[in-house]
Amino acid sequence: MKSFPQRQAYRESISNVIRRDLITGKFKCNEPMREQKLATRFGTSRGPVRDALMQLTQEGVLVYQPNKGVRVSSLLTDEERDVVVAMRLELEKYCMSKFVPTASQDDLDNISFLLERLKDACEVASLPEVAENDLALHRYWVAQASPHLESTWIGLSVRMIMKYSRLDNYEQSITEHTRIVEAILNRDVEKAVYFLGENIL
Amino acid sequence: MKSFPQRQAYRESISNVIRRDLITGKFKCNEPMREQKLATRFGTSRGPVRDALMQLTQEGVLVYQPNKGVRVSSLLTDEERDVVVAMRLELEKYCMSKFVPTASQDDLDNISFLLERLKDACEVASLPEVAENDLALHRYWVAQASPHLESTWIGLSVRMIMKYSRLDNYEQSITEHTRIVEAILNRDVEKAVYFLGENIL
DNA sequence: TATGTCCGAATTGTTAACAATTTGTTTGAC
DNA sequence: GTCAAACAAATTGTTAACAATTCGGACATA
Repeated sequence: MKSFPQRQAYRESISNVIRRDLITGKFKCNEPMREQKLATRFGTSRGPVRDALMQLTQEGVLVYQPNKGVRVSSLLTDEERDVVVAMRLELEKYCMSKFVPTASQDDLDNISFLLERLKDACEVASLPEVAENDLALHRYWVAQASPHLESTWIGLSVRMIMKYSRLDNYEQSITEHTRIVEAILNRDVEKAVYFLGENIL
Repeated sequence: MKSFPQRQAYRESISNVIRRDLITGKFKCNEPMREQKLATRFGTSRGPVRDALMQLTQEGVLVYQPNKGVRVSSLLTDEERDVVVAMRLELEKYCMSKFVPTASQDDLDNISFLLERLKDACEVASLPEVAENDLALHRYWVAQASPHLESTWIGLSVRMIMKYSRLDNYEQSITEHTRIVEAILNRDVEKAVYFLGENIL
């Protein structure tokens, strides 16, 4: 795993928590996000909270109106979701084909580890954890293959999951990801990309 | 045109200016962006500047390191650019096919107006203006068809242009966009999408 | 009742000061 | 001269206070 700087900036951890809350539906659509409320919740001032909110706005899960703050974005339409899926697939297929041939042993170990954690989350049937670990696994090969495109990927993935997630079918998630990871471990690019295509839709 | 709130937030105008500077190569790659310097340049405090820098970071044109600030991102690789082009095309094709049938007369007028401005910029052969008006034209149908995807579109487009722009071929740009706009005015979705595909690559 | 205006509370926008971290330079021992 | 520790300068991170804007309700008027 990558080592983070000792003191991760507040903005990052805050936006991560809020993002997870959004994925798991802890906020209603169009609900305004009050800065002060979040600041006290996270034990900081409004500054870092504003940073986090702006970041999520740029990802598209929040919308901003001047002098009115940010609120939860409305869900994608079915058509928009199709477009997002196609874009995400395009992105991840590239990353996968780049990642598989060049992955180090450490990478393979990390992938296996992340898969195990995903399996555990599926066993427990805890939706927040499943979502988090699902994204973490996919994120790994994206980040390794193309840090440039990582931020783009997050925005697409989070909104795709928010719109409609097949994540509640835990067994299917396990088999799909197991197939993908096995293909990676066997350095089989073709299969890895193929199973990826079956998983992302 | 859309009416902006009287007092557009600083963060927006600042990030717009910086983005244009980045497109036109006013900063070198990996050059650090100093907050105080920009603050004095824009006549504000560091707060709004930080907001703008974070926004551009999320778009992918700047990269952030904790306690070290942000610096200009390295350019996409050729392969990455191909992926970005494919994603942007996927996005804009959808927006175009959605926009053309539903565009109001005002929309058509605005499109025509934006095309004229692009032509003017091409005549003068001013790269910054060409880039700005090129993006403004494309952005129009994206924003109209799908506000949800507008922020995603910006990130893709700006980085695509930064990597390698055919924008310096001014005559070609004029003919390509004229074809697109004419197809829109004729409500010819098929042609509009086709010429769009020829333009984005 | 319906409407419009005013006022006050709540919220966001901006700023400047302070804290923490990084970076460059000098100093000194070897 | 080389290397390392210590200091100083520059830069980012965070905070709290203040300014500007929005929102909701009370109240008067037709």
